[in-house]
Amino acid sequence: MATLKEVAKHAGVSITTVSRVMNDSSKVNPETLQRVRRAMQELGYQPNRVAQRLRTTSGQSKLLGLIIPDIQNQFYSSIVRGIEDVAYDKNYAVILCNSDEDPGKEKFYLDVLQSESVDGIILPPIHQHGKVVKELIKSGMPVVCVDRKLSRERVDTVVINNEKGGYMAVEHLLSLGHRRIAILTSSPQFSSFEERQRGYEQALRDHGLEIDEKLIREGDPRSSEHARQLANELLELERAPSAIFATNNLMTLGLLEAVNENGLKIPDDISVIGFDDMPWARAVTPPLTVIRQPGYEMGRRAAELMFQRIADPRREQVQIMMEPGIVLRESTSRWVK
Amino acid sequence: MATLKEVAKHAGVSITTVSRVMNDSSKVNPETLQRVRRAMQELGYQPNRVAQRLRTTSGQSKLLGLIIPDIQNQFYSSIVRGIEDVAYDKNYAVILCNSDEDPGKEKFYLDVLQSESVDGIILPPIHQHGKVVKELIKSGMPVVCVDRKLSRERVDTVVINNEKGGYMAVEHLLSLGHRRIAILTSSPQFSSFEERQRGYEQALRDHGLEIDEKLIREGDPRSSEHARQLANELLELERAPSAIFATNNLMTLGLLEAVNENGLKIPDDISVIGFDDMPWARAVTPPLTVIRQPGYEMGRRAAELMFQRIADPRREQVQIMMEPGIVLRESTSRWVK
DNA sequence: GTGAAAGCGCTAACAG
DNA sequence: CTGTTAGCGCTTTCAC
Repeated sequence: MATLKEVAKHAGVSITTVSRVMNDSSKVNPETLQRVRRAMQELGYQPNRVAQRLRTTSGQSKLLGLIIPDIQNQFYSSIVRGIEDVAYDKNYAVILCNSDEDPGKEKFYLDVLQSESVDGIILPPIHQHGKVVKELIKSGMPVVCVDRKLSRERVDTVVINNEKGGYMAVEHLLSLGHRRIAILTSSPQFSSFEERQRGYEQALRDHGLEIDEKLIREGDPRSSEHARQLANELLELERAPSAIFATNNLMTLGLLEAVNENGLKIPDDISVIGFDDMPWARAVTPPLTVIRQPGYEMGRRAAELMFQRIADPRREQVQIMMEPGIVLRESTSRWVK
Repeated sequence: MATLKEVAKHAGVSITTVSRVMNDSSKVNPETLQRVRRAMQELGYQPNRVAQRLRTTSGQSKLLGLIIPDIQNQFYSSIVRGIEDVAYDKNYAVILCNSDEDPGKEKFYLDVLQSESVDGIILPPIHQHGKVVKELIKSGMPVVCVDRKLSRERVDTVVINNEKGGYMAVEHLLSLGHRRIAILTSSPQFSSFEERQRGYEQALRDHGLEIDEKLIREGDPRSSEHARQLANELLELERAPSAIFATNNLMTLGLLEAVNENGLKIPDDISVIGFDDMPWARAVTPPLTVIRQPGYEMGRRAAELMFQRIADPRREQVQIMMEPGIVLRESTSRWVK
């Protein structure tokens, strides 16, 4: 690969001039500019991003770090895609890391990303009270939280209104006549699941129903298998639920399997509502009613916030809360006695 | 972040010694080693990967580049995950890029990755005759192809036996009594689809059937929507197929939608077989028969090849061909007259 | 408008 | 075994 030096020699100027051509070409004599540009062309010059990054203080590394629980979860791959598209427009590349909800891995990757001098880090924090991330923010690294909040911290954040999403799901089921509604949720350490469950409980209370702890099951949000087990337990209950609300896409998958296994028909025997409108949601039979969250758009927004922060590190933090939607399909189309 | 210099000062040694402690600690006096290690601890020292990379010739950047068509395709997210897991074990991070099957983007990212001095690049080439990638290999950059081959090029490669996969799918349908079998495939520029289609044709020929061009539809492999249209066309054919083989997961999704829309029941009215055993394949009703490809494992293998090549750049190229499997489920459970 | 020179944090000869 | 020194390729004062 050609270097600045070679280009300079080829164009008969100093490396400083070439560097200027790359950065603020306004300060260069038009003729010189021409000559340098041609030299770059001819040598197929590509600036060395590593050297650029080493030299520059910050905000110039053209690299973003991204730590997500698992890229195999389609919700996160939508977010990643949204981020990447915005990054591409700005000539940025993205380092992708999977934390598996393991704080150790999160810490490891946080260190790596700092050591790579990325311009900023986008992540759904594994723990809403996580100390490591909070310290990172204090250290001055631009951070944007997406999908999950960091409690009591001033940080740019993009989430959806999870509580409302949970509420909408349950309200819809109630309007259909359901009275025993179960929820497959996850640990309250994740702000998103805690909020969805809160919405579930609120909707029940608002309709004068009591919360039945037996109908609330917490599973590993990364495991459809675990959700399948929990769903099976629910279906075997003496007073089994007539509707089940699964709070993320993987749990929905496990739920569908359990329903299949038990030979139950949706929506005749049981109603099902999922979270996340995945591509397969309308290909299954019957098509699935879901709470939609705009993953791709959330990713885009998060990346935009990041670039704003990089451009102006002392600007006020912004919290974006997007609206969930409900997509009605046949899995909740019939009333159950 | 603490630097070498600070650690050196703190430990009362030269920076060289500290550097040695990081690299080949064998050459350092045990006592000095102790002292330096403690200094690192106390200052929370993290080596600056950017500086390391700038200085080092190659094979030390601890960064891998990855260019895939689209992370939102679950097959690719499995591959990515496999690669990332192996990389993590080796203390490597991964830069992820989406090409959208656009050679321009592929080229752009290839330049970025080179400019980032990554130790190697893993990718499914967009075009099996692609010049850019071939030149990259000649330039000495370690490259591993995964999922798709590069024709007539000596390069480490991990693929599955796509032709066999296509053959198995069709043979299974034939054994069920189907005689009009359609295929949803994609452009032959992608080695994988070309091969799957070849398997399809071979199986038909081996059973004395003629290839009917009307039953072969080429779509955009990234668009379930396009596949849905093509499937609709097939279903409206005067002599409609009694079975359809979709050659990747997104096309399968489009196919299922089309079948639903036409009010057809699987497997009574039509048999369906997909490619890729996605998590949702057994959650749909009826569960879907598919040709399985081990995406995660392919990713792992590709990463392993990469690390071998990085360790020994002149070693003989390896081509790994993995075996597809067929997962029989109800979508092809009944015979059709 | 342009160039010389310093230095980002590190590794790798080369001396001692 | 340890330290001195010279850069990797670039940006950024500071002169001219």
